Amino acid sequence: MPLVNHVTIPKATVARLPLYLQCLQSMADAEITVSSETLAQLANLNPAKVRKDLSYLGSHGVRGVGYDRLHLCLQIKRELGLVEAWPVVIVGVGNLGSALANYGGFGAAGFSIAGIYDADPKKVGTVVDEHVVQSFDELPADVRRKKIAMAIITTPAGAAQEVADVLIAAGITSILNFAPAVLQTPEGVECRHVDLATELQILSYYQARQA
Amino acid sequence: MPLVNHVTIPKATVARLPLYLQCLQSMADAEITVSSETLAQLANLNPAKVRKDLSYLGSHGVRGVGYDRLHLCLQIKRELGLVEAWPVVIVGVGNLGSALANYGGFGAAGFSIAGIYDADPKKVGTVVDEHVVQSFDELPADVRRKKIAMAIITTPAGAAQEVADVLIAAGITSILNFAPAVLQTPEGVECRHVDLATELQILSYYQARQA
DNA sequence: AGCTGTGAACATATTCACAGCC
DNA sequence: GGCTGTGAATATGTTCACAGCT
Repeated sequence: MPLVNHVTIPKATVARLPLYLQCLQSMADAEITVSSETLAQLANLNPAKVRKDLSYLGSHGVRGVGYDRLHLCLQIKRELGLVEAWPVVIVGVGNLGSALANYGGFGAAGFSIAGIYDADPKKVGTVVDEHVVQSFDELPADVRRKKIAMAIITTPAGAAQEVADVLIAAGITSILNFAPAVLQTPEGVECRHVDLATELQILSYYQARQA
Repeated sequence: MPLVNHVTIPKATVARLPLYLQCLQSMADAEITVSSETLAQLANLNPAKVRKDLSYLGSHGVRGVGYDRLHLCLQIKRELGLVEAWPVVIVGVGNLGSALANYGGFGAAGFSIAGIYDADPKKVGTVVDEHVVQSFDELPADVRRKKIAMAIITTPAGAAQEVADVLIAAGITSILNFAPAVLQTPEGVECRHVDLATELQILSYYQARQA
């Protein structure tokens, strides 16, 4: 077993590791081992893809048996960098921001809410999921002091770029953007975009073609 | 101009068409034409990819000039099947379901909320975004009567598969799943999954590697 | 016998580079 | 001159098929 894994994992595989983790965690505690066949069924993939993906983590399966479920969970978490909870800030306390803050799964997924911010003075001071909403002006100092690297943007589209610029200047290097706007970010800042309209429109394409 | 476009558009391109649409719509009304270079900058892509993607829609650009912005919007909408608003049902009135229902962009994106459903009697009858929450028991009849094809699932993970089975039995063929569970769906049902934990975990991978 | 790990074959997606047209 | 449209080249991702280990 190598001390450090120097294999670069393909993007497509990285994007599936959380899926494997979710499937493994949803299995009954009694299941000690799991085969690529079983995992593939749970994840709606084929077994060869599962094996190839897992092979990038190193050789953790046993031929003739399968993978040790809990050990595999740990390997995936380690590979994803989920060793200790990442503190995350949420910016924008609208419907969506509140909903995400109230989502109870942050801890289990490997994250903790470090702060919730809004620019609207009427929202500052209100409580969302046990967190007192802070003024957006406070954010840069907090991010620097607590060495926070990740942020979730749930502001209206018009404010998203401006918010991102402030976040990046404060040292944030990973952004999950729920605002319906494309963010311009410099090299070294990873940004993912989740958009309801986009998802529905992709479904619409395939829907229109089968109807 | 061909009456019908018989080119099959690659999945990767389909997934970017909504992005182009968003960028084109975010441009100033005064912009009559747009070059692949400009559109690429707005979408964070390179011009060659933009041109190849748009070429699958047919030849709508003018050499030396660019694309007519509004005409291109229409072409993309037509290709995505966004000719008249698709009625969509939302199942699950938790924080996220309410947040999505209150998202004002359904109409502009090409969709309309046809109904909001929950299995909890305490929620049935309450009003969310001007829609009275219906009992989940009513859903199959409504879906059939109104010929609804698309659904959004925002239930807890434990209920998602059961809800999906009912939706599919009622005739739904496109599902956008926000519940943290992998859905098993038959051939002919298109399903997309949006998951907060997954997105954060993917970011975590790259974050851990640059820190 | 059963299941992993992986090279090789295949499929899809991206980028280049330039001909073609306005 | 400038920008599109696209074949060819490259890169990435998926699947097959089987050797190799338990």
